Amino acid sequence: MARATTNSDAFNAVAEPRRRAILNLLALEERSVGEIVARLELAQPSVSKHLRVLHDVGLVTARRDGRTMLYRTNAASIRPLHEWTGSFERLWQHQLTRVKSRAETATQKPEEK
Amino acid sequence: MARATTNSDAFNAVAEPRRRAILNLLALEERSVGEIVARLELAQPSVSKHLRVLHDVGLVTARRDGRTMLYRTNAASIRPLHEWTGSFERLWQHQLTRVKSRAETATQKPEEK
DNA sequence: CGATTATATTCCCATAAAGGAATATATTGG
DNA sequence: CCAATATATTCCTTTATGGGAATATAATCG
Repeated sequence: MARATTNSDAFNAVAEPRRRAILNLLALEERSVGEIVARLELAQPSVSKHLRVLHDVGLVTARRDGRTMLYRTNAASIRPLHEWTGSFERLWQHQLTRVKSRAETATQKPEEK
Repeated sequence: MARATTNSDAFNAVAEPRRRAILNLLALEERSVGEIVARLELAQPSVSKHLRVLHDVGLVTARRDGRTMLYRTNAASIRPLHEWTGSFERLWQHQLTRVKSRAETATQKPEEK
């Protein structure tokens, strides 16, 4: 079996750095495809393809205005990712404090190798 | 160019659902490869390969104990993902309240179609 | 309607994935 | 050192990229 498709879910879709760049760019305001192309310096077909993936998994919304298409990040669909990563938050805090206290102990007694 | 490699960064590594399952399992305690195989009902070579990817990007730590290898989630390396997704948090809150108030308005004036 | 602008899709290519099976490597006990 | 246990790696196959170039589709203007 090959890898899961990029439009199978949000985790796969955001694995691609340019798609994250697009989401960042479209977070605060709607943008046309042309604007994205100009800002991110990507080829137009490339941007359209990435937008397709993002749209398929619901990470962006699309709206037509005349001949331009306006895209915008659908932040709500990023929430599950935030929640999953957040489930590890307590742990990294514990792990960091443990490292920290170990470091402090080492500072207090540097001779204890 | 093809897709980025799964061991190029954490975003790519966690795109695979079984790797997320492994991270969940190893979050609270160290586990041997055999335990992971048993718990997740995956083939042993498959687990070893996934662990390799996770280890390459720093998402798990490894430690040998006799003939078994003990792996553990390195929560700190998940933090960047949490921070990136968190940068959209304000937005989805705004978007949700906007949807909510729109729904309330609709409830107040259902005749205004 | 025809030309133009804005996007989307298709085709081709090189690369990387993930599973399964088989095999290699490492470590321990005797 | 040899057998057994625990993991890791390799080989093979199928599938899905993502970029570039070319082309198709959609919508506006005159």
